[in-house]
Formats: sequence, structure tokens, C-alpha cells
Amino acid sequence: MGRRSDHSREELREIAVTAGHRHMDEVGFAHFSAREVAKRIGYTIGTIYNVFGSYDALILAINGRTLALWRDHLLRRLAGVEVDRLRHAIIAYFEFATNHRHAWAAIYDFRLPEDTTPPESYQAEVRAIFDIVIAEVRQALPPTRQNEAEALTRSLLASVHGHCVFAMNGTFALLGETSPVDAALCRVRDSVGRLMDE
Amino acid sequence: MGRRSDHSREELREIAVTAGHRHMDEVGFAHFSAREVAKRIGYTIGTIYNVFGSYDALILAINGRTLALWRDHLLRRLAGVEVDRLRHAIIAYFEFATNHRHAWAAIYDFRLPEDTTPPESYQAEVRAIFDIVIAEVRQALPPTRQNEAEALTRSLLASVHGHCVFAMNGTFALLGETSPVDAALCRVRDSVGRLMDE
DNA sequence: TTAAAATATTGGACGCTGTTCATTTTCAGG
DNA sequence: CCTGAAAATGAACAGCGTCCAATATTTTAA
Repeated sequence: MGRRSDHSREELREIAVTAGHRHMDEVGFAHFSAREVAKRIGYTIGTIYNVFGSYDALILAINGRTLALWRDHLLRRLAGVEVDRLRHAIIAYFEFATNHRHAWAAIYDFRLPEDTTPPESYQAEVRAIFDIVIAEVRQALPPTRQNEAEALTRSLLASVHGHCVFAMNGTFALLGETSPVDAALCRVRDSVGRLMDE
Repeated sequence: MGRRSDHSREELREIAVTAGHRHMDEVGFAHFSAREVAKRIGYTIGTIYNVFGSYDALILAINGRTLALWRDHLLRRLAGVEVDRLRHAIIAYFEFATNHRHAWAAIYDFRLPEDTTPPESYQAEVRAIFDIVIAEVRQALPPTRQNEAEALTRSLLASVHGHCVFAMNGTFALLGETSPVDAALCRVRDSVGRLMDE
């Protein structure tokens, strides 16, 4: 065939990412298949390569979508909350990972070839999540410590992420940890609290 | 052929795991191939399945080897160290991940089918690493707080792991973090320090 | 209106993967 | 030396990512 004009290029990209995200969320990165995505949107594998150019680009688009949904989830969960905002942020972080096990894991399962970096649009999604958390940490820190907010946020994000990873992959279960969210919150409070003294 | 007696069953397992570990370390989980392991030890794919029973079992054996090497590395790096042992433990944690990028990542890239748990021998390897760290945390805590050591160690391990993950997968680079080890150490000291007061 | 150029879509070909298992080869014990 | 058990093979299968010549459709130009 050719230029069927059922969908514009952008529409095609959109429905492929949506279907691909759903597929990823259902079967996980290990069982994900570009052919299956094509089938689900009523096209063939060749069209996927026409639109995305490569398998990696398709995965990046899907993972980018996951990041956007994650960000949305964080914002929604924080909206209107007056107290304990950091705690709610941590809960929302875990919540998304739990509700979208496979899609969430795919963000970390996928790796670009060694010497390449993700496209700017993807990096922006990561930073968007970072920016949300930074605002919360800022609010929790005293005015005199605002200059440390950025570095601290990177580090706290890593800590919470580590707890989330261990919760999701069974390491915590193996080691007898039954309240990963609480543990993460304790660590965050340890560090934020230290900057409140004096 | 048959019973070539070039190697006993145990020898065969051993050389397959060794070659498999090397292969994993070279190409990473995404490009790992059971056929390639067979080729490297001078056997064919069928023999791998005879010895390990399944692909998953082969991966578990290889990842178990990686965990054992990781533990060895930690012990070696801690041997004889008199001060700052927690700091040295963190450095050694990152060191191993850096020196064995792919094999280390494979521990977390691989996932057993949803309803299954890793064999006891594999769980023991994870606990062995946990036990090393617990001893260090114990030493850093005051006598009155020893009862909190285990839970705190699980949580600190998760924090350090999160920092290591972000360091290895480029998230820290993206966010402008240039000293992941130092950041991890700061967080550990925040939490350990909090229990030293009063 | 018709012919030509441009573009979208297809799907077969290729080499690779994990998995299975009938077949073949080899060794040990009688 | 022979036989039965064990070990090793490799072909077969379905699926994968990747590529690209062929085809179908739409747009443009004449």
C-alpha cells in the first residue's frame, strides 16, 4: 500500500506509543515486542521502523510516556496537600511503581548503546520529575539552607529510588523489610532533619 | 556423543558458570546468549540445558557467582581497615559495580517468573552481603541502639544501592551529580549520626 | 484527465534467540 | 565383547530485531 492517510504521521506515533506503553505495562521489557505493537495498531513491523527509525527509539518513546504519566501521578497526589508533602511524594513514587510494575521497571531495564545519550525530550521528562521533588525539598528546608536543596534532592531521590527498587524486586522481602515506604521516609527525615538543627 | 568424561557434572557446571559470567560481564544481559556460553566451553546448547535445566537457572547461577565475587570484593576491601569502615564499604560497593558494570547490572536486569522465588543458595548469597554490611553498621552504632541495626542496615543498603544505580545508569550525570559516593556517604552519616545523639 | 513523481506500507529474508527432544555417541559393568 | 545407561548432539520450531525491494496509494504536474 502506501500513504493510507488513515492517520497522519503524528497520529500514528501517538497511537503506537499508547499501544506500546500498554503492551509494555502488560508483559514487561523482557517480553515486549515491536511486532506486537504493530499488530495492536493494525499496521506491520515495517511501519514501526518508518515512524520511529529504530527499536531503541520506540522504547525511548514508550519510557518517555511512562515518565510523563509518573510525573502526572506525582502532581495529582500532591495537589492540595497542606502537610507532610514529602511523605506524600514518597508514597506517590512507590504508588506509581506498584501500579505500573512493568512499565516502571522498563525505564531502568532498557539501556541505550554505551556511547549514546537519550534525546533532549527524554532528558526533559527526567528533569521534570526532579523539579517536582526539588520544590518539595526546598519547602522542607530552612531559608538558610536553600543553597543545598538541589544536591540534597538528587541524593534523596536516589535513596527513595533504592528503597523502591528493593521493594519491587524482592530484595526487601528477602531481608525481612515489611515497610519500605516508612523506611524511605525515615531516611529522608534523617537528612532533612539534620539541616534543621542549630 | 555421550559421557565424554572430559568433565564431571560438577566440573561442567563450574566451567559453564565461569565462562557464562565472563560472557555476561563482556556483553551484558541484553546480549547474553546461552548458545555463546556453550560455544565457549566447547559444548553445544543441549548440554547447557542438560546441566542447568533452563535458561533461568543458568542466569541465576551466573548472577549467584557475581554476588559471591561482590562479597569477596567487599571483604577484601574491608580487611585491615581500622577507621571509616562504613565509608570503605560504600566505596567497595561502587567499585565492584564499576569494575563489573554488566555482570552487576544483570543481577537486577534479570527477573524470575512472577510467582517463583530464587533458590535458597541464591538467597544465601544476598544475605551474605547483607550480613557484611550489618556488622559494619553495628560497629558504628552505640550499644544502646544495637537493636535497630538490622532495620537500619536494610534501609541504608537500599539508599546506597539507589545512589549506585543512578551513578551507573546516567541519572546522576543527567541531574548534575558528580560525586555519587560522597552523596551516599553523607546520607549514611545523616542516619547513623542521628542515632548517636543524646 | 492523465501521467509521473513522491510517499506510505507491506512482508519476505536474514541471522539470531530460547526451547525441546529424537538420535547418536560414548562409557561402565557384566 | 556386549549391552544398557548416560551424555552429548544438533535439527526443528516459533519468535525476535533489522533491513529493504516491491507494491499500493496519494499528490503533483502536465
